Amino acid sequence: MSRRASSKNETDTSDLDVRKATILQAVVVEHIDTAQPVGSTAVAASADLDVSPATVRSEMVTLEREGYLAQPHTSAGRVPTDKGYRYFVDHLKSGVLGEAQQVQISDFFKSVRGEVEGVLEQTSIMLSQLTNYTSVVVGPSHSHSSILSVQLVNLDSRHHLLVTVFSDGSVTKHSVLPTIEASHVEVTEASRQLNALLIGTTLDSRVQVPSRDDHVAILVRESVSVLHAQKPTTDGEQVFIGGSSRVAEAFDGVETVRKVLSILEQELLVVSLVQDILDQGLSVAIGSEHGFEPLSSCAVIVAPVTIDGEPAGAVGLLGPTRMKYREAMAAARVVSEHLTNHFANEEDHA
Amino acid sequence: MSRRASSKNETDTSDLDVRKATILQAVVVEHIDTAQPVGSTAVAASADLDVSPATVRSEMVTLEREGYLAQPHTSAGRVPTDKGYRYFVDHLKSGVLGEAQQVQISDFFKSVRGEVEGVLEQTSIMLSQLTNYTSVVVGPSHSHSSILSVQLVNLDSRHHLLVTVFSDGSVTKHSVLPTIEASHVEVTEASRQLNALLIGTTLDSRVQVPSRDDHVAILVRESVSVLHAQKPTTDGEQVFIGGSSRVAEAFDGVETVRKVLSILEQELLVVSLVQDILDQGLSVAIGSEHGFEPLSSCAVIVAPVTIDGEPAGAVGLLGPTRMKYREAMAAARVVSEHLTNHFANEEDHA
DNA sequence: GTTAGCACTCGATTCTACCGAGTGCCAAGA
DNA sequence: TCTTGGCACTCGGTAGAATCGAGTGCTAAC
Repeated sequence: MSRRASSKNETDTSDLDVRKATILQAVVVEHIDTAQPVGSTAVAASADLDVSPATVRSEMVTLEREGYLAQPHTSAGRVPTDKGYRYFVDHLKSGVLGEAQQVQISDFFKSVRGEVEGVLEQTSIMLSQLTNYTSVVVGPSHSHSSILSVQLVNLDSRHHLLVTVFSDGSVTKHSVLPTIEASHVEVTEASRQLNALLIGTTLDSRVQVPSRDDHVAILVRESVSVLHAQKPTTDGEQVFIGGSSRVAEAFDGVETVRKVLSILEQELLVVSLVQDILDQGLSVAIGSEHGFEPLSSCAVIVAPVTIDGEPAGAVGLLGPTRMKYREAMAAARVVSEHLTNHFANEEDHA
Repeated sequence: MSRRASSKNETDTSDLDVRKATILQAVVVEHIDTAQPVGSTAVAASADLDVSPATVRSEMVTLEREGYLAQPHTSAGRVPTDKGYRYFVDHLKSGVLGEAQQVQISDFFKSVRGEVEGVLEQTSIMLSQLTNYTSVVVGPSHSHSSILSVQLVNLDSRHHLLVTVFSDGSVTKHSVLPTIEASHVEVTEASRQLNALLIGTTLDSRVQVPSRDDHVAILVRESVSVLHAQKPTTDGEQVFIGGSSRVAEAFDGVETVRKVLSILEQELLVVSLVQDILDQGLSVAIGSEHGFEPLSSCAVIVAPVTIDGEPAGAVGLLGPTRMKYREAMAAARVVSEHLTNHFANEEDHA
């Protein structure tokens, strides 16, 4: 069972009676399938409540008044609203993935190997192929992991490279362009001191830099300051987006497609969006629930990935509000679990 | 003046007479502007050849017969063919960028700093904002630069990370999972030996690995093999694509948009496409000239970037065949020059 | 070679009619 | 009170006809 919105839906525990719920569900299912407004006759036929279309109709009037359904225009069928989808999703029995897909995912994680980045990128591609939706895979932020090793390498006498290895296996590099010209020996010594200084610390830690004025000390100081100067916006978050071309299929209207694509280009935005949704304790954000206007015709499914029980990224799927929630949610959940396992097993190697 | 196709157009030096050329150009310009078929009257009015529409018409018949123009249907105006665009581009006086844009580019390169990757990514975003087309920036392949430093770091006793720094400032990391369990001291020693072994070599070089059977030797062997196992497909090429959302504006027809986007997702494909075009000595590939069916409604503009006179990547722009060649080519050229300078100046720091 | 004149083509636009899916309402039945 | 069949009504979508007009190709005269 999926998590529920905490605040919004609390006020609205007005659980619909069984029949209304069935009707709503029928409308949602049908509309997801056909992308067309759904009429009373179709509902009466599909759902196995033995009532006439007329009855369905009068119920639909109520559902519309309560905000679960909407009519594109008089004399058209009904279409679910965001609220309608929300009810549907909240009452969705957690779906089970098809046999074939289960296997596909397992096979993928059996065969995948290599660096975290590679795995995450591959995963995002796989997930999008699996679901036909655009996928988002957010990797762990390494801002809290400690430094395992630092090395200052000189490219030329004025231009050095500071390579840092973190305990989570990530590596960063930073240019260091000191004001002074350092000899090879001095660089090596600075590198040694940096190691002594930084190993075991995190980027948040304050370290005691030498205040002397010799070349080595200057190198050390400048290196540390470059390393610590990481903007909180960058934060080492990594995000991989798979199947952005799916956006073109999922939405009609060039303008919508353009808007969504241009959001996806701004990776920081995507990360914070996913993070927001997770923070709200949701697993799906429908329409305007995430309060992000340009994506108001989208639904975003997220599932957290953990390492040692700590949140360490997430996988997500982005589609139209009329997406196939059951399958997509199941896929996201299963993949996130596999990913969590994958990382846990790597640890186990120890 | 732009470069010309070498083989194709050699056979076809049938330079159009002045009037035909003028008419062709007028059609191209107008169609680029309006996206509509262009009629004889419009041409007669726009181009400053003092002839009647009737004359233009009879010329257009010839141009059509010779394959420069096409008619969507009888009684519509003419539309340029790929060949028509090709002629237009080949006879385009190299455009000059607007003042504002010149400034924008200069400012960008004045303020940009940091790692190569960052610069290239930023550049791709800037270029796409500048032109309103999707941009492609291909970074230098580091497969031929030599190794400056190697370091083996152990994450845990069974899981090591091999971090390699290359002379061009790029850094790679590789997981090394040896069959044996090595002590901290052994890892350090292996790291030392790897440095001695690899510094100054390139990835193509063959190195003499120790054949002994102790832990250190095994670590060294496995590290070298992991490092050298880079698939030629990956090759360390890096590509940055900016403004993929522009695709949605540039093409009509969902299917086209989807196709183009899905090509852009396959970065290796993009790199080889750009490379192909450069290898052909072209600066623009129009329609099917690049022999790549899914992009047959696109034009691709490329401009090489060099370091020390050696090819080191390229910048590109992708748009519809009816793109604003003059401006876009100028932008690509100017940006590629700036980029070339940017890298040259970094060297100068030495 | 150029051009005015003219008949012709054919996509795009507009208008009309009309079909039909679907509604809301009501009155009769359970 | 709830359900349901009946019925008038709405209104988007489609099909067809009429029309418009941009643009052509051709021809005959300059």
